[in-house]
Amino acid sequence: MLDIRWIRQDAEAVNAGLKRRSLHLSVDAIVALDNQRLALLQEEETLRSQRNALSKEVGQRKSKGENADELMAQTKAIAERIKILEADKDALEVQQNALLLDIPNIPSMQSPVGADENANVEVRRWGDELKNRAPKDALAHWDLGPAMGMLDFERGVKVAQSRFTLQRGWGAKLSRALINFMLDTHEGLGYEELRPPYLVNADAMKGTGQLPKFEADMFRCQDDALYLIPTAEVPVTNLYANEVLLESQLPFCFSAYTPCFRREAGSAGRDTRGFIRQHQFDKVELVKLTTAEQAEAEHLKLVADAERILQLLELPYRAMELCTGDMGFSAQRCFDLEVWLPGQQAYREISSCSHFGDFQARRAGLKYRSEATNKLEWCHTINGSGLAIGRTVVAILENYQLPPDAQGRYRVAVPTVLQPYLKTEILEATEAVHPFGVVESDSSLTLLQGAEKGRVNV
RNA sequence: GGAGAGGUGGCUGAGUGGCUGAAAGCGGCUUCCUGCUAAGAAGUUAUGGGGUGUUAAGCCCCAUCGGGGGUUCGAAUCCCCCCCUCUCCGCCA
Repeated sequence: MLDIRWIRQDAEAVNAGLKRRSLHLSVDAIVALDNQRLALLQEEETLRSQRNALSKEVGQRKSKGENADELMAQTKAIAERIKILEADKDALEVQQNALLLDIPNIPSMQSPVGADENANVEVRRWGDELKNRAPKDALAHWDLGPAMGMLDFERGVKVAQSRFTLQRGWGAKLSRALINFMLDTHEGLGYEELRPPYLVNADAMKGTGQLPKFEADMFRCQDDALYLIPTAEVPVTNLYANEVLLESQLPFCFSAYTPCFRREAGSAGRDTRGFIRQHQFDKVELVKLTTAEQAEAEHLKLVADAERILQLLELPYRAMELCTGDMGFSAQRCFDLEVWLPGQQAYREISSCSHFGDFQARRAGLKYRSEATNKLEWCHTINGSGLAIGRTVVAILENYQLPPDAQGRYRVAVPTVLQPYLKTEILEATEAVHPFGVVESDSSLTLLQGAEKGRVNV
């Protein structure tokens, strides 16, 4: 949320900032509402002041045994006027707040100006020499994953709906290994590991900027006022909402693995194949709470920490600085990391690292006490994926695939850093313990029996 | 889910209708004193908003005692709803 006083004092600058996002948005209506609101506020406060003085006198007279009926009648009349003014003012506030919450953050002056992703700027590229590691006829992960018994698209859809995928065998273990590897690595880089709730309330969603504007992108519980988190950013950034931190404690650096749930409203038809755009996916998120002074350096460090994962996994990638028009709603500066996918001969986003300035902090009530002035200041918030697990699985399948063995079975090499986690150097296509490919409908009985046998009372 | 007890300032904790934006203690800050790894004295110390100042200090006003509504001339205090915490019971991995 932008500072209403800044908007009031320099609406032109705010409008210019919004224009850099290529948005047809202006805060003029907010300023107009604010003027009306302030006029009512002042009138109301004057009346309140009168009422307070009068009712105090009533008390004094009564304690002396004097009559105060006339004063009481006066005060009552004032109270009634206050009530009316207050209702008008509240209505204006509701309107103004609704508008204000829908205004995105103003991009940093450092961000390249542009309308869409075509104006993003490549700032770094790593691992070009590794781009040809995969065979020339490398399979895309949506073919390789099912062929190796790792990704089962049909059965994910069956038990949920489209864009839900079942991971099994090595496919499940690879994700688990990646989660552990990333969390371990980030711990070494100074992040405290968290396990936050996966459901959050509307306040938290508002704090990080998902609500009210992006309600349609969220999964919501029907009988409880709770939402499934679209990213660990939401619970983790809101952890200290409405608390006051000490400057000496900052920055706070957290890492958190969570599943993420997104309705992907408006993305119909995009990335419908494969494991790239799912309603549910795993992600290790990095979140920092910092002072204004620390923020830029901590942001760049966080980007480097996310890159470190790609480097350790030896996955070729490039770092893009997002232009003003391509940045998320709450961000003021953002870098995306894009991993190379040989199966598609393209770079695909695998991490997005944003600095939000005090935009989220204002919404969430994140403050710290400044050591220099002893006053309360807004925190700055920073976060980024470190990394998206599902897309890392995709990148490993596509980059590390090996030529089929003598029997024509597919194989995928294991990145060196993951070998201790997976306890193998090569992932081989496996016959699933339970039938994986086409199963005749009759044999569904077999499946059930298998499940029964393995059942344990926990 | 049922029953009971609670939610007050950075913390502990008083406060059942006006003199309480809030006692007291702790902590923090400032000054003074003491020649010592500490103690003492005095003062000061909530947040947000509005107004007035050079978008300084200061001053004035309004709001805030979990959240929202109500009663009243006047509410931390009375009433209603909700949220949260604790204890016991129930249920449950």
